[in-house]
Amino acid sequence: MQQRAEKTRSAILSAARTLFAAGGFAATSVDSIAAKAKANKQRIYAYFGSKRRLFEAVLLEVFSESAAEFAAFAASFRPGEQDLTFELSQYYQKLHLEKPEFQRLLSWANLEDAIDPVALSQARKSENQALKLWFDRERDAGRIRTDAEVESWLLTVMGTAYFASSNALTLRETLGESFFQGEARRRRSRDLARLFRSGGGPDEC
Amino acid sequence: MQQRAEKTRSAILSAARTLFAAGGFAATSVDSIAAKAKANKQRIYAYFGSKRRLFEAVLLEVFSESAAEFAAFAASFRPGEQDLTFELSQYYQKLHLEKPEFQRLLSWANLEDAIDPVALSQARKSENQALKLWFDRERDAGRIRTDAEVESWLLTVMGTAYFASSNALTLRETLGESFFQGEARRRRSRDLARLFRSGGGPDEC
DNA sequence: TTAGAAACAAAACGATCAGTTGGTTTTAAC
DNA sequence: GTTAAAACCAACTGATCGTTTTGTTTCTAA
Repeated sequence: MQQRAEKTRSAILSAARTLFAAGGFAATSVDSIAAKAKANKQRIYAYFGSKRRLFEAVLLEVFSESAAEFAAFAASFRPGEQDLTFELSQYYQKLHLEKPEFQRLLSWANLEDAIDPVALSQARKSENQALKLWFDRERDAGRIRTDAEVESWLLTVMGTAYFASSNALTLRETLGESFFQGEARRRRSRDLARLFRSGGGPDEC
Repeated sequence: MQQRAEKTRSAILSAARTLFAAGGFAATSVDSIAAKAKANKQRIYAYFGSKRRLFEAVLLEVFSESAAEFAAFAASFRPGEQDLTFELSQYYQKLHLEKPEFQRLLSWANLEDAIDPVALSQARKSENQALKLWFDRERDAGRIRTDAEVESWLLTVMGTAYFASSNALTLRETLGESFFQGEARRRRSRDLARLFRSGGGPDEC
């Protein structure tokens, strides 16, 4: 494939990603993707075959970027020095805030049952392994209460961040506007960390 | 309006609810709704005006049913005798399991920005008031740790249940199949309740 | 410089879509 | 039994959809 072709392909992928994230699969037309990518509609079919396969390619790209983001976080995390629960909660909240496409595309894909289990498994494998390893290490080191389960811990940290982002419209009504300010996000991460910290000592983060 | 008309109207509403929940707004055709309702397509426009307004009517119905469900839970809850966090977590998990349309429609509506804030506010007002009141009462009675915030508590209990349901596809990969069995749900509610209980005493639920 | 890949423009395809219309039949209240 | 609302049937707009086709132009690697 020539350089030109690769450029066009990625322009289509990028435009599709933005539009699919905004409107979902059904509400996004192939014409609008071609227009946004400033590419010929036929190129979409040349490179991706169909609208559905283009959507799947977008999901794959997001999986891979998401894995890369987590790898960057994993590399920067300093165990012992930093509180795992707090940092992880901050990471997921920040991720949803700064890359809302991730969450939106994942939500669309979940609703439309458009997720390839194999690709998902591969993309999340290293993240899942790292998380479980870290949790065990922190718990063994006495920094996470011993009666906490890794499943509940993961579900809580990931779920609260996801829920706060995906149901922002609903939650703004329930919890008020201030809930979405930056300081409130920090406080929420601190609350979560305190819940899971053993002993109930003072905040360290 | 005659009885006949009311029956047709509710048949349309019910069919629309099922189909919108399954496929979202854009992917659901008016013809398919009419067919499922065994009603004439024209009746849809006679009673609801447009596809968009039919969708909004479905959302309103779900809001109202959701409020009724919560009212039933509120009436059955026995403070002091039962653990609030545990019962509430069980309630939300059960709700998502038994009425998946609720969560799906809410998700579609959140993604498509189709939620009327005024209607939502009205529908959730009494639920929100009851939750905050209960939380304060339980905390004052020493059954919830004093350093817990109501926002974090609500976000955790509602968020984990929602996340586990809406991202079932993704989570099945991360946490394994057993995560979605009934006993696992109970255990998760117990874990949550333990996190928020003050003192760290034994399980009571 | 030239062959071939890449990209373009534009129209056409059949299907489906939301919404409308006109005429006919069923129902139920008086 | 009359009357009017309710419901049906079916065809019809005009637009949009995903996808394909045909022909032409632009680029780039050898």
